[in-house]
Amino acid sequence: MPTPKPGSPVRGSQSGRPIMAAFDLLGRRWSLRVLWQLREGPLTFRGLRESCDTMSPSVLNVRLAELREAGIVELGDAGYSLTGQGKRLLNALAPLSDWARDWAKTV
Amino acid sequence: MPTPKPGSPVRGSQSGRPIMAAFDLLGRRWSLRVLWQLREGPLTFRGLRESCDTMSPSVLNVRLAELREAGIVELGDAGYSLTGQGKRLLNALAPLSDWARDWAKTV
DNA sequence: GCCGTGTGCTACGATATCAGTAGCACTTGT
DNA sequence: ACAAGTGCTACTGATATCGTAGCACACGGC
Repeated sequence: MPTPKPGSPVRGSQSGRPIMAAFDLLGRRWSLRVLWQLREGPLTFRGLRESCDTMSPSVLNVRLAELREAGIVELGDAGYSLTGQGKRLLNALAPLSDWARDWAKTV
Repeated sequence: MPTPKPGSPVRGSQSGRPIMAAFDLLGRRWSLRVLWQLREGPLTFRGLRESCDTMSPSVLNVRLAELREAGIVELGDAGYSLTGQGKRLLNALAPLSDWARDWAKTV
């Protein structure tokens, strides 16, 4: 499963529009969750895995490879952390968190 | 595959936190895309399917059932459309579109 | 040297999810 | 009656994900 990139066709869209690449990347299981768990700072592979309900290491590794290739996550001495681009993405998801709280009241 | 709901455990999280239910719901394939395609108004089942690269009708039907149960999408005379809650969700995703444009420059 | 512990990560069989085609049941209009 | 449109389902095969086990390496103590 290739890492989606803006400018290239992705799963479900030939257009190459950036938003479609983002939908493909973030619409894979655990992608959003991994980003979220890194919001407060770096985590090791194992730490990240446990913070995600002991998700499968094989899938975690695939997601991390995709997110690294996309320039959203990087691996340093302290473990995995968000890049500048990753932090901007997390900020862009902040309204989603607000929406979810509002949604919870109505369901 | 149960529809995730805030307040209940979902795939990958037992906490019941609204954001986790949102991650589960939106992390399923085509979910984000379906929302996006409804941003400019109602579409019929077939129209929606064609606007999503002729996605599989079986999956589309499952996604629509989930989004309807979540109160994000509804079916009316003109076809499928966003509810008030769905429009708020779409607004919450607007920063993501901006981010994707920015991301495209750096990748 | 050689343990014990921690790291990132891989292999592989089982399962869940998705894709793709065909077509049904129903309504509307001619 | 017929054609064309609607939402939707059934079915089979492909793909993605899960879950367990464990590898290879680095570090520190002994």
